[in-house]
Amino acid sequence: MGKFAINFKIFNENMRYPHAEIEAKWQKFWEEKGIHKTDFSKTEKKLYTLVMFIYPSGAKLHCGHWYNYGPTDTWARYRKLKGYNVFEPMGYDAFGLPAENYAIKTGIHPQDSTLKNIEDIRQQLKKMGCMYDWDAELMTCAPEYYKWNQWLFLQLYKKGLAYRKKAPVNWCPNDQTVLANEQVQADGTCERCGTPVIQKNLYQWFFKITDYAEELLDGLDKINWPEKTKLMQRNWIGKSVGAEVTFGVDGSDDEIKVFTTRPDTLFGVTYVVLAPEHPLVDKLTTDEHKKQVEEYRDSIKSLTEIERTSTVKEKTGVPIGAYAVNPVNGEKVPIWIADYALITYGTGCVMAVPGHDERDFEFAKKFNLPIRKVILEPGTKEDDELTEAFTGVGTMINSGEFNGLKSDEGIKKITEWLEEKGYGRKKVNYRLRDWLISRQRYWGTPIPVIHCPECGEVPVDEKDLPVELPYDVDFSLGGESPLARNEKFINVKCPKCGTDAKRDPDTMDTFVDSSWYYFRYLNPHIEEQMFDKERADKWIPVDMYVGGAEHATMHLLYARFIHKFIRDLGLTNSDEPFQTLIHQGTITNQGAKMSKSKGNVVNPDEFTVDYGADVFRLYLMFMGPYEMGGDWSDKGISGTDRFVNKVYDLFKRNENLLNDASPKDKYDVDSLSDDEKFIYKKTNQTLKKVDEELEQFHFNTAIAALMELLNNLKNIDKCSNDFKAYVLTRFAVMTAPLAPHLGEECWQLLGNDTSLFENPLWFDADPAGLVEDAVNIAVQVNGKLRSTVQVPVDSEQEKVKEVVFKDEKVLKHIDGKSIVKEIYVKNKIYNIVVR
RNA sequence: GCCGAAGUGGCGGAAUUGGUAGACGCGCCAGACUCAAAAUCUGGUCUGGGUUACUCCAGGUGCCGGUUCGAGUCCGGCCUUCGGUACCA
Repeated sequence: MGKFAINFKIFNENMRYPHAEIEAKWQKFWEEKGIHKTDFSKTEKKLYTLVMFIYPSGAKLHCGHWYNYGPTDTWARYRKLKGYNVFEPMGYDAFGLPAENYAIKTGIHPQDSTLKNIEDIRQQLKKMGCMYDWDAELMTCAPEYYKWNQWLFLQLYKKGLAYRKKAPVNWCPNDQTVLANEQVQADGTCERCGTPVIQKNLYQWFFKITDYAEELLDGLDKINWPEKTKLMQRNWIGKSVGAEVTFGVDGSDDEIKVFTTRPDTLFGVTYVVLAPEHPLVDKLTTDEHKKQVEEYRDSIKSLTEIERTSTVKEKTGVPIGAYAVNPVNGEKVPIWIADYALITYGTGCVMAVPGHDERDFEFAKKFNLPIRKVILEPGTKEDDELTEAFTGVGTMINSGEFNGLKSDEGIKKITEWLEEKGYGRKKVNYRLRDWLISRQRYWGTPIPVIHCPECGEVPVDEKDLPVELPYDVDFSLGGESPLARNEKFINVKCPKCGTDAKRDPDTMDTFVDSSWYYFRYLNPHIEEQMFDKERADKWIPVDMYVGGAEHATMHLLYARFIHKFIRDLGLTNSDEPFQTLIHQGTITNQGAKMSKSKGNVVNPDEFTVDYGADVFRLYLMFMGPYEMGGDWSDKGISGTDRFVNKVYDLFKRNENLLNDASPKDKYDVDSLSDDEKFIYKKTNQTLKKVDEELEQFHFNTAIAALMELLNNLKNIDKCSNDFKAYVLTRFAVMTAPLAPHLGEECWQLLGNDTSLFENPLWFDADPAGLVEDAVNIAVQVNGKLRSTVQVPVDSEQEKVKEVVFKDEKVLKHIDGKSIVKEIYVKNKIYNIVVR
């Protein structure tokens, strides 16, 4: 009996924070009261916070998701407490290849596995305790959603921005699907399965993103995105300004148009290169070169574009026997084909100037083609031999009437000359290519087009949307896609003429889904429009968008393009979708990205069960700067666990404090006891610090500041109850965005009968509480720290000097030396320079 | 190769942007409580050296130089790691 009593007492005095119970309690409270539902009619201080939606794979939520969602929710909650009307939705990027691959392997239908995964993931997400408005939940595989992908397609089609062409595309023999260039890895393998990618010619649907290239470039100046990401998009768009120049062909009427950024080097052209696939090659190749050309073309057929254009690979090529005529001097130069000329960029033809282009130089050296110097490098002589291409600005030589001009000036002059004579014109080229959206797969949005033997391409009428994805299909791998093999789906009558026709068998890239989903969240079940335009005009753009940097040149570029198109349809009044963008860092494990195949995925459940969602979320935030990520280790989690328990104990000890205490809004510092004065300053300094750090996604330092404050509350029990209440209410509010369940619980423990997130509240620091009345000043001699002295804040130099020159340690170091200079920085340092 | 970011204790990381390097946390060491352990609490913890005592001395932020009274922070040149990109004419 006695032993039991002792144990009971110990247990009571130091009770562990009952996280499971408290987290369940508040999640239930928030849900039942509908606290996270957004009132869209209140647009003052509206704040649309969005995190990239989740791909519902069987692997469920992992640490990376937590790292993405938890801290973002903390920021959203922080803004909510500051009085913003926050909208924070969550949904599912539900179409895609993995579900179909899973079906191929297990026979489980993609729809069934996806819906099941969504069920599970939704439950997991709810346990995180984020502020999601579940009324806004959406999934892209629902007909009510993908109907509007099809509608969007039709609008693009009408404007000529969706078109079909036969083009060399990346084909993954394993997945039996086309891959976008961005989805092929640097080594020429499939991003998803690692199989080497081959080339295949297919009719494909494209969205003409290139029409928006210039605007996509300009728009970058207007958005608050990481510079790094904007730079990546700029490079991806790859604008270059130059000229298109028309070369003649010797003994033929044909013309060869080349694009060059260096028209000033036209006199240095010693050969011309065509892409091996260029249509002119067949026409121009002389009989004696035919065999050689065919052999060369065969030799590069098996290479992917990535391999062909690899800089590491040595350049190859063969002459075709024909000659081009240089318009500036009438000179005949040989025509070659070489794999370094790309049919997909510019005109597919290159004028080669080995003297002033590194690639051409290398090629000319290898095949003994002439190298002619036409730009003189400053500080060199005309007859010095070129050992490498000179690509800088210099003086034009060997260039007829243009000799003596500076080469940058020459670019302008020669372009004008070409335009005058009709040999060329100024031209802007982009590296960006049109967006290939066709997928020869099942689990995606059907393309709403019918192919009729009589009428050709016939778009499906808008009133017949959605073209629903049939459930009964054979999705085993094979030559044709599952939809093409589905008789019921694929065979239709032509809507125009009634003839037997076929549906387009392809589905859309899932990046189409994600390029406008942020509009749909505002009212995901609206039937008569793509999205609620009235709400969108008030709530779009997304104010804060958080997601991985790996989407820099794909999703984030496509979404900007589609946004601008939607604007051009008159459906939105904004130019950009995402006003501010933040990338969370990557959490790796043993140096590698977490992935199922590597077997290094860390399951968050074991931590949330043992420690609770708040502790786990705090730990992820405390690990380091949010945008840096880092290698996973659970070593420090006991730190945030201890913190949470200490905070809970503190509030538990002061349960119902507000019943007999009425804290003031602020205190006159001079009226406080020493302990109170100290705590008052720390509290207000922390308010300021936490506010600044949370605003900037600096969660680690915000948490450190709160821990520091907690450490400084040792003597809180020596303070008056009113004062205590002042400190603890503020502590609870600062805790709430970081650890929302704990924050609410602490708030309630104090005796409040409201919820913090139901009645948001944030405290600003009292400026008077920020001021220290004494500061420590570092005293240096010749820049080395020798002592510190305490002086009143903002002391003038003379006052400090008096103290400094009484300091023994300082005197010791200046003894017998002459003082050259004294530097005083108020409240910081006093440096004495001696010799 | 080119573009970008980063290198700070045993570990994760701070440092008001040129002004006391190592906040906060983990780990470790010592002590308290306990029959004991766990939990908790208190103190210590950059390295080397000196002292009865420390308000002592020297060195120290990837490497080599420089600017400055003063450099983790700025400049020049390297090295390493991680991302992006791959002949774009």
